Amino acid sequence: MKLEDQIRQKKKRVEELLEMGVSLYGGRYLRRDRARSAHEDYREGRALRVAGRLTAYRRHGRTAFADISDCSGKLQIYVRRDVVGERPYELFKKCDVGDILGAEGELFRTNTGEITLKVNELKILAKALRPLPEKWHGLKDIETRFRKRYLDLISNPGVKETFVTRSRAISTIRAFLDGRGFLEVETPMMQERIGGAVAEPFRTHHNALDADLYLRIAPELFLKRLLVGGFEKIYELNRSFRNEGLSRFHNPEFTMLEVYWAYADYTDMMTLTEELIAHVAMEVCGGTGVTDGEGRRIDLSPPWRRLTFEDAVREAGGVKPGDKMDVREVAGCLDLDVSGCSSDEEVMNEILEKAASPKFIDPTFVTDYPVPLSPLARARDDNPSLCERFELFAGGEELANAYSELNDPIEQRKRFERQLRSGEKEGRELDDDFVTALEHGMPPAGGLGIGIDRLVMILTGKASIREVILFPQLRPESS
RNA sequence: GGGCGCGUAGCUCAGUUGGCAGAGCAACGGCCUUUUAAGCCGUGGGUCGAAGGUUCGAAUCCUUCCGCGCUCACCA
Repeated sequence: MKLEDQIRQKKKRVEELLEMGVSLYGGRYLRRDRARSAHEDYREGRALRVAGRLTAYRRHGRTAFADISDCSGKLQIYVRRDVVGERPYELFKKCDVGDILGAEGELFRTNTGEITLKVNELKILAKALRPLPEKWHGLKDIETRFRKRYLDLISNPGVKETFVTRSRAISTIRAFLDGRGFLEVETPMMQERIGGAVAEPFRTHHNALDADLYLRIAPELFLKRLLVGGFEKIYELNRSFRNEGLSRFHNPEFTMLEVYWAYADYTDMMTLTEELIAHVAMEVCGGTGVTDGEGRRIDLSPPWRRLTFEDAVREAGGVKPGDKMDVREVAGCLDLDVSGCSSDEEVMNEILEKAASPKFIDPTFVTDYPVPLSPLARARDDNPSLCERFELFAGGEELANAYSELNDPIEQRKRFERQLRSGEKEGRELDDDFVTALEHGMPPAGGLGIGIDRLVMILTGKASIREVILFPQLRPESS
């Protein structure tokens, strides 16, 4: 039957119910019990008052079984005409799968032993006008699952669990950092100048100020201003926005954790990262062994493998330590197109990202990045061409990035200028205000960024970032 | 933006070599007092993503477009 006709039929039923004087969109319902409590605390004859969605309906003439589902689980209800009375039973016969009901009654066990609520009072709390997806196969169409996530949540078991895990992971991260004396702060998402990363921003406009603004691509430069201001242990866990391609690892708005710790350095951030992620895994997965979206086992128990940027490139290219390495030759052997790279460092970064990192399944720290690839990181004292930085890879993807923060304003200005000279993007300008802040003195500090969506992918074993974002970005629906 | 794949009833899916548009669930009517994807009898429901083309005849072959997915490119 055409959808419009089904809706018309349901609306007709609504008219019939209204004529019976029944309220179909009730207000407050004094729910006393959750469905799960019937199973956790079963006593024959125990009185219960539950509410939820009708998810299955089996009628047998003058009696009917139905399943009522709430956030805790489902409970079978049993409605008899000789118990509830003729009129209420007629009313129940006009209910459909999908309706939200309140039910009151006593528990008993059926012949097959299922704990069931024998109903003596029923109330319709919301009448559904549209059919739910098929009950057995659920909702499979990927586009519909994302565009109408509420249907996905109703019909596909496991989806809700994924997002519960996401929420628990995030609250565990906050509790962990709070417990270590870090303070959560909020910095602007709308910024006059972009910085803290190299990425294409979204642009917007403030009418009253007549000012063009950008949605932030990273909170970094504002968090460092707070280090200047005297906050010593801070974090921000919120959205950033990048106007770039979508993929199973990229959503235009994504959630990032950034942590700044004064008087610490990148090695402290390494330890912090290990402890934080292992702790979150223990809390939400019950252990440090997880399986990623491709079915590969990942062992998150510290300590994690550490190797330098150069060694990672050597490993990918099969060049022994100590041997001389021609990076363009290595790239050629690996079939990488590096014609767009203007320096050896960029070639090496290409090798790392394309050839080396996909093999880092268990968490792996890559350290000592070249300075030109790291404009905000402090250089090593023993080798000024490398900096005190690491990236963390797991499941073959970048998960975190951290460094000892550059707090030398003169050097920072030089790095910005070099970055601007090297072409980069249109519309970039030097963030003078940030350099001014550094000129007032920023304590040495370790800084860390973790991609929360990707972390949740690993914790929940999902292959696509869209499975861990409730409403992922899709092309706007054309009418 | 390029390459590959997919798009059939509200949902999940069949559809043979180009030859009447199908099933289950859902819906509607009826029967049924312990069902578990309840069962039984009956009814209705289609712009086969859209447009064009080839053909006596197109869901099926071709072209273009739209949407989605994968992938490449882009992308600290």
